[in-house]
Amino acid sequence: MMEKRYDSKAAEAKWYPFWENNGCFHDEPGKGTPYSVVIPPPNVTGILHMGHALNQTIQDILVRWRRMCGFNTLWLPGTDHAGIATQNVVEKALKKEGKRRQDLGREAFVARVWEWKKQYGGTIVHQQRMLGNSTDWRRERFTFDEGCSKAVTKVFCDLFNEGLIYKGNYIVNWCPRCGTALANDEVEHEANHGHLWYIKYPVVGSAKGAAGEPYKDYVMVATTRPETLPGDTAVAVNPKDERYAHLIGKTVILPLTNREIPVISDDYVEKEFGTGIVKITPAHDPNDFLVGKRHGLEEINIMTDDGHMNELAGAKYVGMDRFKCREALVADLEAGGYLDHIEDYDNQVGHCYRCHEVVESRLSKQWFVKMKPLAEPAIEAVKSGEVRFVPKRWENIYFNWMNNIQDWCISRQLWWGHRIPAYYVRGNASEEGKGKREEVFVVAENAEKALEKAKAVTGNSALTLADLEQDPDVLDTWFSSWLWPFSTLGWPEKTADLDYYYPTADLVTAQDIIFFWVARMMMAGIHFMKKPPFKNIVIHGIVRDAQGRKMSKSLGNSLDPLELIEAYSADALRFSIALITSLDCDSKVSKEKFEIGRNFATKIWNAARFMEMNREATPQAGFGAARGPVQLSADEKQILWACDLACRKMNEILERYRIQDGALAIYDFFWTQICDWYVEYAKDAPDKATAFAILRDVYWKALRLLHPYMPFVTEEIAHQLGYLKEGESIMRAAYPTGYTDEEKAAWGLSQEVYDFVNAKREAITALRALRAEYKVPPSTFVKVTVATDDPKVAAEVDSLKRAMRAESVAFVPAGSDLAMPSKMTAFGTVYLSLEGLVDKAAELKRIEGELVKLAGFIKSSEAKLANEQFTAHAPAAIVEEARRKLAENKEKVVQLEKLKRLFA
RNA sequence: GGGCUAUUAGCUCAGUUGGUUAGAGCGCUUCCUUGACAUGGAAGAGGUCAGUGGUUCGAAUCCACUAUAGCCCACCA
Repeated sequence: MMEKRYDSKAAEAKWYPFWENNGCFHDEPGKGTPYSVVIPPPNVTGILHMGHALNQTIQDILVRWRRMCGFNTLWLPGTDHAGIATQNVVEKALKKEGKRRQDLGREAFVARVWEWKKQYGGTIVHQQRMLGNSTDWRRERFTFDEGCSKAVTKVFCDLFNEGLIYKGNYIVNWCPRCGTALANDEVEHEANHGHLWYIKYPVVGSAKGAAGEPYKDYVMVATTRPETLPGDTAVAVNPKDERYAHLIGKTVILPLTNREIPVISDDYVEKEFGTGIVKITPAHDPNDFLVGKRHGLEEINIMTDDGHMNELAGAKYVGMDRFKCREALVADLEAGGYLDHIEDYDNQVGHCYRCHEVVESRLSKQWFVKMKPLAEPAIEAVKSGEVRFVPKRWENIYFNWMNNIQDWCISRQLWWGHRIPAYYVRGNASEEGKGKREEVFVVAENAEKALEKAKAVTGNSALTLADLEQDPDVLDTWFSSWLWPFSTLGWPEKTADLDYYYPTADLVTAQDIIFFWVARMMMAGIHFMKKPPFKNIVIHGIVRDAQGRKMSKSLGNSLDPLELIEAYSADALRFSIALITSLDCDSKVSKEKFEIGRNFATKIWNAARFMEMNREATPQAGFGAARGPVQLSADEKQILWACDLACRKMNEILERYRIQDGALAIYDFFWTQICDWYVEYAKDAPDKATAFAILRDVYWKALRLLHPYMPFVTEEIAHQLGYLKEGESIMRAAYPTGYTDEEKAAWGLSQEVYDFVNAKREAITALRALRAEYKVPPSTFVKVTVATDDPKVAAEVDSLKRAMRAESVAFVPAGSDLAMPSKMTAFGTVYLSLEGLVDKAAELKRIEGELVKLAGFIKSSEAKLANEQFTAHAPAAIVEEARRKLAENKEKVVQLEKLKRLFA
């Protein structure tokens, strides 16, 4: 006996372990057509948020659907080691013990992070199970596990050997406190109320001026960062700026240093900003760095790793903190007469997302991947249509980024991550010049191989492992993620999984990591596997709150998927998310939205209970099994036709990734078609056995159609109603494709019958509306008349009677003229006998309103039909429809006029 | 500054290649605890489809411009 209420918690607790333990998520390579998807691996430090819920619900729907369609399916789960985030978490924990990572030393610290991972790293993986994800946990991977690490090392070595990885000077975001380079997304920009300092740079050869103004001729620059002045190696103007054309090529004196620097011209300079002259400091500003590269300028690094001035800043400032130096330097400029004036100025300043220190742009030695050669085939793969973006418009964004791609800085000054497989030969790494290192290094997959290479390179066969020192840096976390679609399948080994499941089919992700992740996976996949890693890139929106703001911890507007599951069930969460998901735009969610999913689960549960109560009247063999010709009523034919439509529609919709349309379609079929109409019909069907056999069959199809959206409740009901035997799962039941032509013919299904029944429902609705309009109490039986010449309509007398609580249903010829309230329908005009129940004044008012409305329509409709252009150009069916509507409404007017006289 | 997207009912959104009197859910109003379901049922109100112009016999749909909002990229030294 089914419980009165659906117990979602019990079902979830029961079915997830059942699926997992019985291998329902697991296929072996071999038979059938593969359908594989890799999950975007969440950070191992992460906890499940709405973004995951959305992303994974979409994937699970696609995967479950394909699996039921008979594909050999793999949805591969895993987590990302998330270098900086994870290291940060553990450092915080250490801090509570009053320790820093340096106190432990590298090895002990990394061991400590692994320890943390072991203990807490399973959190999100556990939470993903709560969602109902049908990921193959037997193939779960971690970007820092042994296999993925091997792949990372091999990729680094291969790219290095191909000349695509190099070590070079580059300007990076640098946190002086953390002592590491930061990726662009690790820098948080904040509004800053600062100043613009206007500084005069004397032109060489100009005459001395009056007292307090040492030179007559000078150029004036404006800067927000005067302390970087000692690093200037040029000043620049815009080449189109006539004011300064005469200066280009001249030389100016850098104040306080007496160094001479050139005046150059570059498009980068904005004429309107400041004075239109900018100082160029290649070692301390990313734009200046690029300008410096274009003009071959010297790069002078005037700061130390921890944000203090070094000897190149000038003897006076050595060792000074960068902000202290700013004050000192400005004071000196003023004293020397170089400072013209200061303005207030608001700009954005970058801060370290971890410690909030002001980020420094800094020249440093980092490892880079040359991206251009990798990008070209990846562009081509999308251009040729081999890989498709869904929706298509994301292609432009992809192309735009790929065409302007910059080299990728892959080194990070962290301890947690894949260590760079470069080995320096000690003794050859000598200090030379100021802060510059001349290095001899080799790149190899392990220390032993590195030693052999080092011997060859140096010609010193006496070298030992002790003479080698591995690069202390680790790789950017994305350097392992970009291999995810093949490293997780066993690459570089030649495994059966890799052979069978690569390339994957769909990649589902949000727009925010198209560049970081998707584009790079494309490049890596094509380069190392010779095939793009997926065929379709499905991009969905971001989950926002009811006000359209991004969900974030600091705003406190996040919804917790786990709380929603607790309150509404996993199925409700999934269904509601699917229902509000549009691939084209972001989704706004609020708690109330999840009631839709919960209510839907309740609805189908109650429909199941209804069926169970009628189990005895229902042939358990099922309707579909009895294939012979049968005599079916119109309503029975209608639901079978509707079911066939729903099956076809769902498959088409999912083929096109229209997750939301699918949710709407199955919702409507289940609720409106089955529950609102067919179940009501079945209660009083003339042939109950047939009616219930059909209900049983249609319901089973509907359950399976719904399963990818609501896996738990569908599984539970499938067992409760005996559609499945113990040990079976709806997950492996066939996804319905509709009825065969033979079946449809045998049962006499057709569009005509379907339309006929829908017309009947329209008539019933019209009569209910009349009842409501005239405030006929529900308990009152009424007299109904239908004007029609269709004998099929007359045959429906019984079902009409029941549906509208009619005392009698009479039929009169079409066009009959009755003095009763009526509505026209495709079924015929329906009349309701009121027998003195009416408030005449109110009714008159209503009729007047109705007539005005109709007159408007008739006028425009007649004009349209009188237009020869319309009748000539529009499709015949459209014109015909317009004529029919016009006639219908004219008839309506006649009826209303009559009623008006009656009530007057 | 460059690009993208949106603007349809009070709210959240559908609306397939232009073609019925523009739809759904929530909310609201009225009625209904009749044996699956009040997490429900029936009915109803509510929209000049952001604005202007254009193309067309016909525009929510195509084009241009404008307004508003949001996102991305580049960012002013």
